[in-house]
Amino acid sequence: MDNSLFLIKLGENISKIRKEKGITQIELGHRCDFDRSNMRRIESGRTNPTILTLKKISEGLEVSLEELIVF
Amino acid sequence: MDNSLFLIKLGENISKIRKEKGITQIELGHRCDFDRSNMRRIESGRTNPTILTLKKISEGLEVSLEELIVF
DNA sequence: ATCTATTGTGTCATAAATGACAACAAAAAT
DNA sequence: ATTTTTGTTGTCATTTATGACACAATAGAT
Repeated sequence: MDNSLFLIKLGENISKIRKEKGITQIELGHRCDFDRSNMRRIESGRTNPTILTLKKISEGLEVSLEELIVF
Repeated sequence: MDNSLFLIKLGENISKIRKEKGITQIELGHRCDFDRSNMRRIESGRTNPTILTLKKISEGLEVSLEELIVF
């Protein structure tokens, strides 16, 4: 898969899981202890997050890291 | 799991898979199209790689992304 | 329509990942 | 022992992720 497409799919997946859990971007940002703008960049696929950032998000969403990146 | 421990485990896992496949750091660096020094930093857990970097490594090692990060 | 919460977009500064390269150590081959 | 390959460590420049903001657009509630 193309890299930029991958990042977009990743963001969509995070957004999808977040909505399923009924959490706002703001709330998730708080849980992950980082800025909402960063949350936005990731969900829109405009950034290439580090593995620790994704780990934080998986913890904030209470899902496994695999679930976040396998789609 | 603690973050720095996570990065160390991740690096160890990459190193382990690489050796199982009989590939050198140099060869893997070539396959992933990035510098050997970066390969080293990742395998020794001294850096927090981006998801695209890990994706490249998984492709270079011919394993899934999950296999790389689940340990 | 108004108000409020949430999302979307952009900018700037800072921290950190990566690229590129050099030098040395360790190990393996001969 | 010598040569060659691989691993290890470090430095510097560049690119990029992230933090910290501000403000507009949208959606939902009332």
